[in-house]
Amino acid sequence: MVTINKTSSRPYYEQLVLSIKEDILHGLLEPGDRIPSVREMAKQLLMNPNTVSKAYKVLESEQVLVTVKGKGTFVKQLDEVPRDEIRIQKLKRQFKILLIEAKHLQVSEKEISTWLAEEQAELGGIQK
Amino acid sequence: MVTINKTSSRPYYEQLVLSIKEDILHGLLEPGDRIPSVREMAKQLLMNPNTVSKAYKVLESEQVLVTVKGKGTFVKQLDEVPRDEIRIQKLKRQFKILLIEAKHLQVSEKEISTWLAEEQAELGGIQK
Amino acid sequence: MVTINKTSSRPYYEQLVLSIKEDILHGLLEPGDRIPSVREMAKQLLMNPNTVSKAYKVLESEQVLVTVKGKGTFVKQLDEVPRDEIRIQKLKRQFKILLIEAKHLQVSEKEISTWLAEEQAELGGIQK
Amino acid sequence: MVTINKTSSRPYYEQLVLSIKEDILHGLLEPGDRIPSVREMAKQLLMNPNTVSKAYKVLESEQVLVTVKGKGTFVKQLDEVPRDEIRIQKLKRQFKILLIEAKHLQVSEKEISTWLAEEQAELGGIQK
DNA sequence: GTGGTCTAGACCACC
DNA sequence: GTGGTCTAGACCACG
Repeated sequence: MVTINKTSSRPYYEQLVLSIKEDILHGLLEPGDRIPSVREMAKQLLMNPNTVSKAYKVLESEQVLVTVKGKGTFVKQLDEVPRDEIRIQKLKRQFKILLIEAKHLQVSEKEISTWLAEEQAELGGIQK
Repeated sequence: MVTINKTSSRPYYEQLVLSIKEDILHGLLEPGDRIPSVREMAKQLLMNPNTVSKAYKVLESEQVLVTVKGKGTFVKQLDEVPRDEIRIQKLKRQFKILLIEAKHLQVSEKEISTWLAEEQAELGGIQK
Repeated sequence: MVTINKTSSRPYYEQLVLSIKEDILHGLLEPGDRIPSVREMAKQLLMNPNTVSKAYKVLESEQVLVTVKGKGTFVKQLDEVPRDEIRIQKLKRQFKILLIEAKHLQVSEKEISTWLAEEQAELGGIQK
Repeated sequence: MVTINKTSSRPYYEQLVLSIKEDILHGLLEPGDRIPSVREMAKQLLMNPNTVSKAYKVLESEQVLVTVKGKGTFVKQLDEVPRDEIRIQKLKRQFKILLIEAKHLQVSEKEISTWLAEEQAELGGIQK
């Protein structure tokens, strides 16, 4: 399900991070599942194992994956971890920036609310 | 009103772009207003003129400012420009990414709606 | 009493080493006791015998266990062995590293003292 | 002040992370200070810039440094950030393991308390 | 087989 | 000049 857009300006490893997070929210990956090995994934996506490894490391530091040397990398339980208020503050700041952009692109409040509703519906997933 | 945070990891020129956009939404800058020249702005912000120039170029390319040779740089009327659907699609994609992050940070839909409402209120400005 | 957490990032063999050491301190294993054979232990823990074997080797090299050919593996008397000052120096270094981490995590001296007291109490065991 | 022991089994980048944290606690590095560039540091320590970069990234993710592209890497204010309870729990677990080792090395409670006092005194630094 | 570390060298964005 | 990304390839520890 994971795909990488090689023409995007977004770094490969970030794309991979996002893609995996999305798959988890969609339920394609569930807590405890093993994700493809660094080498497999690299082969599949035609990229360097180091780049895949970097993505996995980021996801580990964000408490999304756990990796066990010699065994592989696994999906963690999402909500077994306290909320990270630092990152939440950063996220909020990001939202603000997007709203500024939106206004300058003449996107109305209503449109944005609609987007949110759509995407919340599409994701949904894990949250109880 | 424009300020730059020298310790932010966000590039200076992007901060400046955002800051000007924000001032416009807040009504501190109005359509037709002349903004300081590159050199003035650079002096005022203790930045390299090249960096200010880059920010202005970005704002021109985004139809936020317009430069009249020999006269200066001016704020454009926001809605005198057709909606740029391509950039709107990109923006929508960005929103989606933020929502994915939010779910992984255990931020609820309700919280996000609250953020948006707050920030919409704070900005508000030009759009009715 | 020995258990292995298959989702920990700590190597299995190290977990086993620690677990046995802990059981000794708790008095669940006493000097002279025979511990299960490599094969038995492997079966019981659903692990590869090689991994169990590695753990036992480490414990032997650390003077915690002793293997008598044809008879089995036994728990040694803790203080019948001279203090290994080299390993003690390494341990001290480890403590220092943990303290550096603690300070950066804004854990106060007092908290650390409390932790130590708690854990000393929980272990206690052999030493008076 | 930073040094790397090339014969240690501890990865270079971890040694560097520790060394920088220690220098901060000792007050050799203060909030706002710029630390040597990736390339300078690499040259000075005779290691690859990627390895240095990795250390800096770790420190950034741990809120110890901030890095600004094109400008350099800077020491952050230590206590301007909420306590990371996840990492504190991990640290506590580490302390427990060290205590287990200590008992098996016949190190008494008293000795450990002395170590702590010594090292607390040596570090001290930032905490008010 | 798994992931982790390290080196070397290329190219890019920012200042 | 700064750091960031990516590739390629070597070597090690764990199971």
